[in-house]
Amino acid sequence: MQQIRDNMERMAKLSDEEWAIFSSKLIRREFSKKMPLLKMGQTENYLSFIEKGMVRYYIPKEDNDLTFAFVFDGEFTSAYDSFITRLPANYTVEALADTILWQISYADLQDIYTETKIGNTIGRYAGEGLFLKKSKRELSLLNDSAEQRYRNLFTERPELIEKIPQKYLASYIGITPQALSRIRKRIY
Amino acid sequence: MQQIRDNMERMAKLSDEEWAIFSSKLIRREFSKKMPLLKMGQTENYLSFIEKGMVRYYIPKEDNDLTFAFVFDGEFTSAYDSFITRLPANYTVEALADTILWQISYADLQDIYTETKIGNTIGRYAGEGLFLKKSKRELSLLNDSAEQRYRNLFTERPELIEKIPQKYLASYIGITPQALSRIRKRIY
DNA sequence: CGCCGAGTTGAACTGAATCAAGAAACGTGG
DNA sequence: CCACGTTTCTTGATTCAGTTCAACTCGGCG
Repeated sequence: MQQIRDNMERMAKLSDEEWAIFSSKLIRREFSKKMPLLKMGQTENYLSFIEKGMVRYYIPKEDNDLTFAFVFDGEFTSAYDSFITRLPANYTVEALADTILWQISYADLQDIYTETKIGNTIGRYAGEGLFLKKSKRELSLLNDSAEQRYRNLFTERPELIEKIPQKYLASYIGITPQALSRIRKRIY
Repeated sequence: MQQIRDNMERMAKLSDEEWAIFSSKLIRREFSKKMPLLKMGQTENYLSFIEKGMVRYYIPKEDNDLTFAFVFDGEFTSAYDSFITRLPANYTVEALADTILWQISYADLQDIYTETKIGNTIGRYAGEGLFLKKSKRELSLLNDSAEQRYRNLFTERPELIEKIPQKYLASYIGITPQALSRIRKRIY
């Protein structure tokens, strides 16, 4: 759990009491490979820290589903839009490998927001961080070619290219698996 | 300024003192049409509320620049990634019409964050709201055709189609002005 | 050993980009 | 308030990146 505290303290320093309040709410859960953390249509009830494993976000489709995000160990995962709005998610989140999470429920987190100032500070940093990620991606999708986006993965998130099946990467980049295969052929 | 308070109170209720603290920091500024609020390469120093007017975000390009966001009166505007990270913005923000802003500086906002709990709460809501917007847009860019994205503007933000030159809308949708012209022709 | 999903390769097709030219709308100065 | 020049919008012809459909290969797992 020290890992979680470290991660949060990259945003804001926590006193021992604040950490005690927060960590007392965390529940450990395990998911084996391919198990859903949240199915489309369900409302997200947890903000979760990934101790081990990795996770994929996707909109299920008849043939090839639309994968739009990956999260690895050492980071928080949640269908955060659903979590915030209390509306059903229109996508599914599943484990890409055996995964261990520490989860805090929506209700418990709200308590922390009302009880402590630091809760809101951390919540603010988290929101800001997510906003930054999505902003970069927006510009990449508007600005870069598919090939450029694939090249960017190499420099920015090489772990993706090693660990994630190509068909999911293709979807993340915004193209078909066939097109990605051809881009790879062209590059090397 | 009541407009600003109302806008913030859609997120969290403010006491009169809290509002007094916040509003005492606000500075009124005017920009005439086509004037930049922030030029690419500058670091954003303000979070601004638009009393009147509208604003466009774009990456300047040789021929056709890449427009990726619009903000209207009654909302906050800022090169928020630059504002948060204190790094230079890689895009320009300019007035699309004569525009009146109420601005709070980075330093003043940090003071409010440290002094008041409500500051962080509002900051958290703001970050969450921005995240939601960008998330929707990400899925739209990956999922929808250009024509579908144009149709969505009609239902979701009809004011854009009335007030914004087509070439900016085209860029926002992710296509060239010529392609948008052909889509419009096809639809009607 | 055989099967099945993932990846590769080919061929035909398509939506959008690009290049180019003309028409319409816009604003600025006289 | 009109006239001119500039920008925006439209339309056409060509090119290109990526899709779709289809067949084949490869590697892992039951």
